[in-house]
Amino acid sequence: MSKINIKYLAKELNLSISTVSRALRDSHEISGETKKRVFDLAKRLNYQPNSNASGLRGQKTKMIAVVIPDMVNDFFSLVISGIEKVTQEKGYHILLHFTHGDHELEVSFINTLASGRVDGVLLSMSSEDNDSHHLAELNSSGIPLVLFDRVSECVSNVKVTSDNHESSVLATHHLIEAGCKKIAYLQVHKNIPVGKVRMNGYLEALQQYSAQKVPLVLECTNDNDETFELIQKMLVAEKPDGVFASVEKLAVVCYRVCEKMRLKIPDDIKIISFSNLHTAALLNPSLTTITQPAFDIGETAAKELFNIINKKNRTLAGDNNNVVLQSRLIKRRSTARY
Amino acid sequence: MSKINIKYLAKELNLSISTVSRALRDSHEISGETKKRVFDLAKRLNYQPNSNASGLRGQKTKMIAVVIPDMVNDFFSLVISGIEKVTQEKGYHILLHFTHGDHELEVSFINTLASGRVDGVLLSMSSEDNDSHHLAELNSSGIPLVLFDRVSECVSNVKVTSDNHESSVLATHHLIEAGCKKIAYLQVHKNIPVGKVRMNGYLEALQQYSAQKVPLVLECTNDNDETFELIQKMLVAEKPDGVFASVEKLAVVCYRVCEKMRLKIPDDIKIISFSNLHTAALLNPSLTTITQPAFDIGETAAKELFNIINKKNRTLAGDNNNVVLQSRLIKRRSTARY
DNA sequence: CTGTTAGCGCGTTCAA
DNA sequence: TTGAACGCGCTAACAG
Repeated sequence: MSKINIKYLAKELNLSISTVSRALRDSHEISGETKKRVFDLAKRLNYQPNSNASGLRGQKTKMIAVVIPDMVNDFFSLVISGIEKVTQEKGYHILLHFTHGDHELEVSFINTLASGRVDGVLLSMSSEDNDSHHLAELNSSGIPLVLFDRVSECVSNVKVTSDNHESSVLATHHLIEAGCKKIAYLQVHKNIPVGKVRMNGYLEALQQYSAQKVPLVLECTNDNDETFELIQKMLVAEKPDGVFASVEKLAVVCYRVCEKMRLKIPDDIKIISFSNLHTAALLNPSLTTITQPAFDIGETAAKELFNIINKKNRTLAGDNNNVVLQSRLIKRRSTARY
Repeated sequence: MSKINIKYLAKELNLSISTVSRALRDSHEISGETKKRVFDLAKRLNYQPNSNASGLRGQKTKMIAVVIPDMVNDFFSLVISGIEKVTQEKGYHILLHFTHGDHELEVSFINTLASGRVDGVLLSMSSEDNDSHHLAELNSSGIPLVLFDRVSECVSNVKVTSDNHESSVLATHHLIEAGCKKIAYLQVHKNIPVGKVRMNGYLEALQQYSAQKVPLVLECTNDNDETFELIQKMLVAEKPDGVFASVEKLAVVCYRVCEKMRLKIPDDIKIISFSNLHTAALLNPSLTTITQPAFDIGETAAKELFNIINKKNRTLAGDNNNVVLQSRLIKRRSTARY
């Protein structure tokens, strides 16, 4: 730890501590001459203010906490990139924490934050059906909180999400428009809440736009080999001409199954899938994807948070405090692009 | 910011501030009776110690900084996951910062850290050929530093890397063993240092194991469409039977070119590529990949850092302070796995 | 324009 | 076993 602090600078310059402090903050009540002497020495000695001290004094840490489940797919990487763009501009730093989907860990970390370690919190909840008592406590401590992606309706904070229901309707509709008569839905492991929302979109679109009377929902598992078998059996038995994968992992497995069964995409069967920007680029270009605006979600959530921190009026969130961003439908890419 | 501090607890319990402080730290000079009263109230009021205050007092922040270029591919996501595993265990937090490949940003942020904002720093440098004056200064401030992935030889800190040279030899050798007589190397944009190291491995393997006299190196660009054209021209003109892509992006483009040219993989042409665990799973299974141990790099680097922070003997780094982890060669995956 | 003083919350002397 | 007092480095109120 560097020993170069204001006291040291003051002694070197034969000035008082407060004069140096004011000079460094470019106060108008310090002469240009003195300011210059202080700045020069500070620069020469590479003086850096102690953030713990100024944080303690001024109740500002220039840090926000980002609490997410994990980074096993690139959704959250993109979100963080979006957040970082904003924090960079504001001169803030990111305190990163993973909950690994563990509600207890989330509670414990959120509680820690209530002590003023950060100026604000961005949270994607570990699970959506659990209690939000800890969030109420964070709120009562006065630290701004914005939720994103995995949110809870039990709490009145600003929430930034993408419209999974609408996107699913869109995706299903796209397959119907492309001529699919029998569309299967690949459901991710059932206790992931977003899976239900997306399935409802699929069901609604079928009712509204398709002649297909019975929905065809396949419950997949976390085991890829098992899922491979399940999908293969389903394709053989049901012979759908369209598949809607609720997460990209399932689309990839489905793609491999088609490969094995010598099914041509998109001639024999059409596949559409939720995906993220980076990984979507790696999928076979014949797969149409619904891409969540992950970067935008991060950027928007961070901006909303800073609006609250700086006590500006909230610009994007309406009365219900919800900002809903639209997903993007990316149709077949050209051969050259990927 | 929560108003529940030691002073408040002391008043509530009719104890002095220092008694409460000692009780909370489980000091042996406090009676069990008093401790229990303090603990109970602290728990009931959800007391959380102020990290700025204890940081200022004790020169310990329970935070480490992670400084990386960005998260545009999932290499660094995996690294961070590895780091987080260790910080979680140690009860530490991660302060995340992106340099976006900008050396000035790196210098400025490293300087900031010298003031004691964190207990240690993990750094992957923005560029490897630049000066490392700022690192010397960080070292002299006494804050532990461990470099990983993109390191500088100019500095004597512990470094954790994977062996790109050896991996490239391995990858090239794999193609040769598989019967390739003419192997092309797809070089990433030239001023990315790792590209040179990998190319040297390719060149060395050719000399050592192959009858191929002239290396076939294609300089690619950052523009995907342009690269697509370049690869196509090369494949038409040179007709290689093997391709070694220095980064996975190039492998994907090459794969698309082969698709367009109706070249069968691996019958007509074999492709091997550097890749990362997550994205490798999405690539066509007929691509063999060399996978960097990203998670391990993060985990190892973090462990080394904590060894220094806790002043233990360093276990992994030898005399030259280098820890080199091996990449993994992942051959053709079964159809079912991905 | 500059200096003196107080206090942010905590942990650790020293004193009782 | 407990309490009073000091200082970590910084900023702001008050004085001159």
